[in-house]
Amino acid sequence: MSQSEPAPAPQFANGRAGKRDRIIAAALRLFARQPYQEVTMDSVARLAAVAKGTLYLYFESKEALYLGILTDGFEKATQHNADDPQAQVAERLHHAIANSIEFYDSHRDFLQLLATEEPRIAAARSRVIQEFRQRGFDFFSSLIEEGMARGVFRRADPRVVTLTIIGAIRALLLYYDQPHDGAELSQELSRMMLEGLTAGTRNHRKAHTK
Amino acid sequence: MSQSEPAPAPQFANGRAGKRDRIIAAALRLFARQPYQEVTMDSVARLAAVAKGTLYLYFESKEALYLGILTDGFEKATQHNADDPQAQVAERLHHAIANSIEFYDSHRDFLQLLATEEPRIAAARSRVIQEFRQRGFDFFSSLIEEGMARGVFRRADPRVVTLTIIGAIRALLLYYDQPHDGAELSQELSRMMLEGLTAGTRNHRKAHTK
Amino acid sequence: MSQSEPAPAPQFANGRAGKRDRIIAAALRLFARQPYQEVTMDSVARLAAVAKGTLYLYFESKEALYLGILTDGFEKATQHNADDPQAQVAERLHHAIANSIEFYDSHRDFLQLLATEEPRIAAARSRVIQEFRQRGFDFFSSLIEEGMARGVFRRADPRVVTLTIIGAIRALLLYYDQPHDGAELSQELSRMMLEGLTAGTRNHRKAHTK
Amino acid sequence: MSQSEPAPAPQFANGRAGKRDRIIAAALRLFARQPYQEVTMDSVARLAAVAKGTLYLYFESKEALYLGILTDGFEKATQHNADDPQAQVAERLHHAIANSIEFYDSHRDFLQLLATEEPRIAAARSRVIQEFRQRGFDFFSSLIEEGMARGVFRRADPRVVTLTIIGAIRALLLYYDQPHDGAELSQELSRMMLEGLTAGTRNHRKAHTK
DNA sequence: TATGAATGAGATTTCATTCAT
DNA sequence: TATGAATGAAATCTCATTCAT
Repeated sequence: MSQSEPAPAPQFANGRAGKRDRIIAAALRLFARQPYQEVTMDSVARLAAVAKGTLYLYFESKEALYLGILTDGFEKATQHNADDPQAQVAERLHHAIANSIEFYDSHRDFLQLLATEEPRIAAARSRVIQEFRQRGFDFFSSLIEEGMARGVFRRADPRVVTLTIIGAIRALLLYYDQPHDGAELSQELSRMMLEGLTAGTRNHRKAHTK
Repeated sequence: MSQSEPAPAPQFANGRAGKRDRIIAAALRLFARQPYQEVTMDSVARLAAVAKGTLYLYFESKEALYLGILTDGFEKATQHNADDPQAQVAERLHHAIANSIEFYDSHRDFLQLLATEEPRIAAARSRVIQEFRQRGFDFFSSLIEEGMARGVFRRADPRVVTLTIIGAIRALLLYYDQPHDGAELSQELSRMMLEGLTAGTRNHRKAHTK
Repeated sequence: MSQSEPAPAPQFANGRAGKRDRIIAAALRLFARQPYQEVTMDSVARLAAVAKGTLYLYFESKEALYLGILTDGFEKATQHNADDPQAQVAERLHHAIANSIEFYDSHRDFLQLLATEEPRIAAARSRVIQEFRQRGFDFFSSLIEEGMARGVFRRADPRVVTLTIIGAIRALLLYYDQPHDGAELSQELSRMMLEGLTAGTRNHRKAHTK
Repeated sequence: MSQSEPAPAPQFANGRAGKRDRIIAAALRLFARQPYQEVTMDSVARLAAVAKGTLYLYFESKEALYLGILTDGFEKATQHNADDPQAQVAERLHHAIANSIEFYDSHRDFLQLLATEEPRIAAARSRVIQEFRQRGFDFFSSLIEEGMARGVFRRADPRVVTLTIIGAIRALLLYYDQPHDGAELSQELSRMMLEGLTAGTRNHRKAHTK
């Protein structure tokens, strides 16, 4: 009964892909709008237009499906990132902020999913999410620290700064309820953070020339 | 099923601590640590040391119990607030930040509860939370606008500023993982926000004398 | 979710017992007539005239229910036994055979249950059944060995003799399809076994005087 | 669903071992070790190294596959038998016992299969097994009766004797857990049965000269 | 008020069977 | 003949809610 492998995961080398993606898309849509427990495998199957059993051909369990969505989203998010290590620190910070806002702004369902997955989650998901969050944190954090090391940013607790930026991005995406485009929000946020970070440093002027 | 009146809400004329409070406390502890659906009425009853049927004497349903916790928490949060309309705007903003951090720092379970209750929730809770969030938003927002109107803060989209502050507070409370006390975090955050907001205004100096 | 104890197992100190017994009785009836997997909890509940959920109040799982039946049956079987260590060995052997036949003859469903539970069973049940079978084996076996040691029975492999007796009892109970009463069968079987065992010993006469 | 003809039963004109045999072998191995319901068509296909759909080319259904195994085994068992009507009754009885033990001892999986298929089985299998069992019963039974008619065996209920022998064979095969070879067991069993049957007859001596 | 045994709707998962290739 | 992805009926178990005591 349990001596079979964790589900053969059908090989679709050929072009008839699609089904797995359809399932992920349907599931994402639902998980983003309802609590985990209220999303039934029936409803996922219905929305993906496959039979219920088919879900289990591609995902071992409901939890695995959920994890699949997360992983899928994280991959897309990672690909979306593009840091230019040559550029000015301030520049790079602005780009990072803009990138994040842009990505989640165009992946609203995934944003919602993450937004509610904050802390009290099942052990299995926890790892995946923690790691992803940590990567985001580290990226911003090292940028901040580099800025401080170079004297472009004033001295401050880099953790506080990082969390401020990350928290702000999240809040803007979730609660900024006026019609807007992401670029404006990025502008406003970057500016405020840069002002807050460069106030009183020699490079104050320079950082804002752009 | 739901055409009975909203539950008699037993009166505790006598002095003993109140079963209702015990139930709320137990439920908060559990809801803060597990997703809604995984908290069973059985577990609440066990932790509160009452019989399962008793829960229904005080709360019409599981959902009502959850709502009770939220309302209870919001009341405490509101009481905790103390704004001094006479004080300087910058001063008041700092106080507001410090107050928030202090309150949630000493009500960790309630913080966790709110943290995961972000968007995809049952209709009934939604209203309660939305309203509370709105009140917080409005408070910070009007403070910011006042500051701008008086020329203490530079011009910027007050919504962006407000959400930045609120989002930052949330992120700091949830993810600042070093040992710390709340006051330090408030200091750091206020300072950064004030720098960001006053940069380039006449009152730049004045705002930072404190 | 799994930090609760293995199910409180309702305490019925008072006279209103019955329900657990009713469930056991219903389940025994069904398990004796259908393979394990074909007995549904629904059908057990229906036959016991309780709600499905009630089954889980008394038994943690379907497997536990099955185990409950086994244990219950084994207890009854053990109580039914009554060996008189003072009596003659041949006498005791006859009594043991008669006892067994009598018990299972009046507990047909339990007999059927055991009859199919032979070797390829779930790990959990295995222990319970093995132990019970072993006890039966040991009892007969020691009786045989004692008889041989005293020279009442002729020398032979006591395991072969024991298994012959046990196997014969089982076959008679299951496949003797003529109308009969158990006592006759016991007589016939005992006689044949005793003849086979005493042939050629000094005590040949003596063993058959009864 | 079942109004299609009983499956074309592919002809293997060519020499290669035959997929059907491979399937039977694989299925026997599995059915002997797990309850019917736990043997999945997937696992059979995997072990037989054919695709799942292929199973249905050779067997109409899972039940038909099971029946195929039984029939296959019964055929082999029948072929294994070899009675010499010229020989002495006692001789023939000993041979029959030895034959049975030998056959099942070298077809352990098939033994296990039968051992658990005792009474509570699906209607279709029941017939096949009953008939086979009946044949075995009749064979031993007529031998016993012949012995009694000739005065070689003492008077007794031939059904009891037959079932004793059959039951003993089964028990020895399944539960004799010491290292041994089948011939010894046959010796011991035959001897005991013959002692038990000839005790007190004129031919007592003669029957044991061998 | 307080209890906790009883209920039964509903969720996840399995797997024999089908069928397009 | 042979394949294996797809199907969906059916089974176990959970738990909010009720109600007799």
